[in-house]
Amino acid sequence: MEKNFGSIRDVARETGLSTATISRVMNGSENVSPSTRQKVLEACEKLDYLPNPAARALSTKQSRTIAAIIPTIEHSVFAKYIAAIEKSLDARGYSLVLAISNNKPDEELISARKLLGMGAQAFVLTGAKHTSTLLDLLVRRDVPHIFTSVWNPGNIKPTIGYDNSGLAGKAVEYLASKGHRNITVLHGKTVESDRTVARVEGAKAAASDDISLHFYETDLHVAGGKAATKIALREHPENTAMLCFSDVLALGAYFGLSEAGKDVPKNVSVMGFDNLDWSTEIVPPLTTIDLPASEMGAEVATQIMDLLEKKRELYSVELSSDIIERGSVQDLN
Amino acid sequence: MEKNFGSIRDVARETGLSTATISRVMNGSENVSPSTRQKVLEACEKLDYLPNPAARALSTKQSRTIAAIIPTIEHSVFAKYIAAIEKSLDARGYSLVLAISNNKPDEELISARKLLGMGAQAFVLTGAKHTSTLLDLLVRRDVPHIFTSVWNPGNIKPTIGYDNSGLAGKAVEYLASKGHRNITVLHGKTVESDRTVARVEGAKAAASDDISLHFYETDLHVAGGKAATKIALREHPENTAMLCFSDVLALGAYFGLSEAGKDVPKNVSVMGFDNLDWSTEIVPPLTTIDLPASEMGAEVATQIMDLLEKKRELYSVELSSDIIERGSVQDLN
DNA sequence: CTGTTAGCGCATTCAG
DNA sequence: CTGAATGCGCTAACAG
Repeated sequence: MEKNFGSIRDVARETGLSTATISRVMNGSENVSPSTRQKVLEACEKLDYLPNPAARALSTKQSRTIAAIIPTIEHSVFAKYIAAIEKSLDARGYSLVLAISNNKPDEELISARKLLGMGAQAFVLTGAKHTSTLLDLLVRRDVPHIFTSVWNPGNIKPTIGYDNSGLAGKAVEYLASKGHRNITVLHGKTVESDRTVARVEGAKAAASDDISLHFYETDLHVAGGKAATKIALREHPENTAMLCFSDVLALGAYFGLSEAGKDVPKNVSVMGFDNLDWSTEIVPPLTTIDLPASEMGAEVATQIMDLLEKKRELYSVELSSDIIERGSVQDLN
Repeated sequence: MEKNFGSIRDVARETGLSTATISRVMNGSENVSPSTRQKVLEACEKLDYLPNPAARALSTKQSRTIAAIIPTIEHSVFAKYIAAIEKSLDARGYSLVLAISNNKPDEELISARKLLGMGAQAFVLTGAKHTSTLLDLLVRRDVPHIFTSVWNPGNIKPTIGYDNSGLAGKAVEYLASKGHRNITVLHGKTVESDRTVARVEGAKAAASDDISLHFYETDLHVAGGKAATKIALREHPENTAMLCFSDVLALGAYFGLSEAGKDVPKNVSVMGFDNLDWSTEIVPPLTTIDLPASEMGAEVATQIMDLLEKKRELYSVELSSDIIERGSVQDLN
């Protein structure tokens, strides 16, 4: 009903060619003579023609759109990761549509429906734990989906990410190697994140008899980290280190410690998880775990496009992460 | 060519009705008897039917998709703002597609083309300064667009946002009222942002004869703020306050000051811009300017949808912001 | 290498 | 209140 912008037919008319030929050059088909291609391109330019994506999608049954649902946009880990996905998709002519779940299964489901309604051909989900309603929906509609931010070989469906449990274990071992025996562990809500659950379990598994861990669950925000720090300080003044399963929590810990007059790392050591950009700037610089956000995004995007185009099956990939030693952990030895 | 998921025809067949009726039900038309509506809804449920967005868009020439281009996703001001836009759009059945420009005009243009290629019906642009190529493109294709994060009554096209210049001026006046006469001003690249330019100008305009401002341009990151702080400290040790045109820069300033052994606010006062979530947690809590990110998002979304549906013209709106007094500015009086 | 012909799935006249 | 018919803009065989 609205104004009509140049359709493929206008270009056809302008060039005296058929719509099929226009379509061919628009899609980079080989079977077009250089001269006609040239002519078509010029006409497109002149008419300011842009193919109608809806018509194209309708005809090909390919929206070239893939969906990602992340818990939050506020942490730059996700920002980096999403940027990487988008970049890879873009390079091959796909688009990313994003939704935020706020860690709520029902919001995730609603977003998924919406994304499906936008024509998403595949889904990138964060974590491996999702409602069966969502998973069933995707299966029923035959929409490929992959789990990220986790690498879990035991999972039935492919996971692309890192070994949260193992990394948390490594972190505990690292602190232990520095002589810390009493450690406060700050983490987000376990009900909200299977990655948090894995980290907590990994930490527990790594704790030997002579080291005691004290877990504090809080909101995954700076405020949460700060509040939990104060409680931990009161309840376990003997703890010499704080392991934070997110840099954001670590930032809150720094603030809480500062307010309590504790020096990092002299009085209390702090270790993070994520390697956010400010972690190298904070005083003292934060020892943390560098998560391979960009690599993860690239891998995910590539696998999905290969699946869509070449029917190559999705498969699990473990990305490696490392502890970045900086100045926030004191060596007690 | 791919598998076919339930089309409107399947529902029609299942219910023994015509596709027109199914369509009516799906679009909430009044002219359907309750019983048929019920029957159709059940069939949709049973067949797991979801209207094909491409077909719908092709037929109506309405993608119900609107685009927003923001400079970065890494600052939660934008996250809040985008969340608000999305929420409002969602409530009326529209979708948001997002692109990041990284403050680069050419990336913005590329994104815009892509978004157009995805069928975006309207654009939300950040700031009022954009390449004429982009603006021409939008005008030529008759795509409505609005500028945000700025309120500039002198602008030819509508702007929805706050008075960057005025707010910066207020900030300077505020610091002056607290007795600060020598002030370091930290800001991002002026070439990248007209909002930064406006803030710088506003600050200059507000500076009376007896107060001197020293401007430092840096990267809009924590690291940039920290680095600039160190330079400023060296070049203007007499300055008693730092006005940061972004909380992120203020965070860097805290770190830089801390490393230099300066206490906030005892030795140096710090004032921010944005009111990010951690600004209340940091020690001392940051005095900053609360930008109306959510209100802005809601306003933008509403105006655009009203334009699309009711042809109501876009118009400029100034959103008010306030200085939030916390503990990072010392009263020298 | 290029044109012809059919739909893709839906919304929308216009009848009834 | 409901159905039949038409076309949105494009791609994909199929001819030639």
